[in-house]
Amino acid sequence: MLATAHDAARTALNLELRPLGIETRHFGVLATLARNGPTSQRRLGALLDLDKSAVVRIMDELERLGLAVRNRAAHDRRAYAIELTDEGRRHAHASQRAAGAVGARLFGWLAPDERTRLVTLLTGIVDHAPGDDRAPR
Amino acid sequence: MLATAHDAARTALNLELRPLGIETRHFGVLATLARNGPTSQRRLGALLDLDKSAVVRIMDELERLGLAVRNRAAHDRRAYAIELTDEGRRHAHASQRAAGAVGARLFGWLAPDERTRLVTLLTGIVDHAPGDDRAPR
DNA sequence: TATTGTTATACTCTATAACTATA
DNA sequence: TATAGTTATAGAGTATAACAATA
Repeated sequence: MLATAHDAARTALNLELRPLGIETRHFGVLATLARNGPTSQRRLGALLDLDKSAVVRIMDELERLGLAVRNRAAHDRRAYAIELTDEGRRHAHASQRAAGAVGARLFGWLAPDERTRLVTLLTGIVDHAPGDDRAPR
Repeated sequence: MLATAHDAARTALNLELRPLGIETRHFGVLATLARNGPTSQRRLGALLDLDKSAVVRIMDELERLGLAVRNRAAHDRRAYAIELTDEGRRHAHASQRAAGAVGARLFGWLAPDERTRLVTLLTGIVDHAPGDDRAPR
C-alpha cells in the first residue's frame, strides 16, 4: 500500500507539472531555491538527498529551460550561487500551486486531524526503520 | 513523507531478505507462486504489475537459484506452468517470515485500529488519484 | 590536502520492438 | 491473427571515479 500510494502521488504530481514543462525533480530544486535563495549545487544535493552528478544534470536542464542561472559565489569561486530567474520564480510559484492542487485532491477529503495523524503515522514508520541503512546515495 | 516512508520500508525489507540471497522483486514472485500454485509468466506479470521482460529476468534468477522451475503448461505449450521447488517453498516461507518481522518492526508499535486506519488512508489516497494515468508498464 | 563542480562511465530498472513457437 | 515467452536494445535514474579549479 505504501508503494502504491507513493506511486499514485508521484504520478499525479508529474501529471500536474507537465503543463509547466518540468517534473518532480525540477520541482524539488525550484522549491528549494525559492525557499533558500542563492544556493550551491552541493547544498542543493544535501537538502534534496541527491547525488552531486544528479544535481549537475538537473541544473543543466533548468538552465536550458531558462529557470535558473549559475552565478559564481562571491566568497568561494569554486562554488555556484544558483539563483532563480524571474521565469524560474514564476515556475516555482506555479508548481507549488500545482502541488497544492494535487495535495488537495489526494488528501483534501481527509479531516484535518486525520491528515495530521497520517503524517505522524508515516513519520513513525520511518523512525522504526533501521537508521543506518536507508538507501545510501 | 510518503516517499520517505516507502523508501524506508523497501530498504528495511531488502535488508531482511539479504540473508536469503533475494530481493523484493523475488519475494513478490515467490509469494505469488506460493499463494497461487503453477502460474504462467504472463499471469505473474499481471498479478505483480511487471513487464513481461522483467518477469523473464526474475525467473532466470529464480531458476539459477534453484527456487523455481519452468515446466511447460499441459494445455498450452507456448506457456509455462512455473512451480516452486522444495527449496523455493522454504525460501517463500522464510521470506514471508522476514517480511512479517519487518512489518512488526515498522507497524507493530501502532494500535490495531491505527494500522487499519493507515491502510484505509493509503487506499483512499490511491482512490483519489487520477485513475487512468498511474505509471503504465 | 580537501572541496566544488564536471565528465565519463557503469550498473540497475524499465520499456519497446522484433522474433519464435505455438494457438 | 493473436498470444507466451525470449532477446536485443534503448532510455531513464543513480552511483563512482578521475579530473580541473579553487580553497
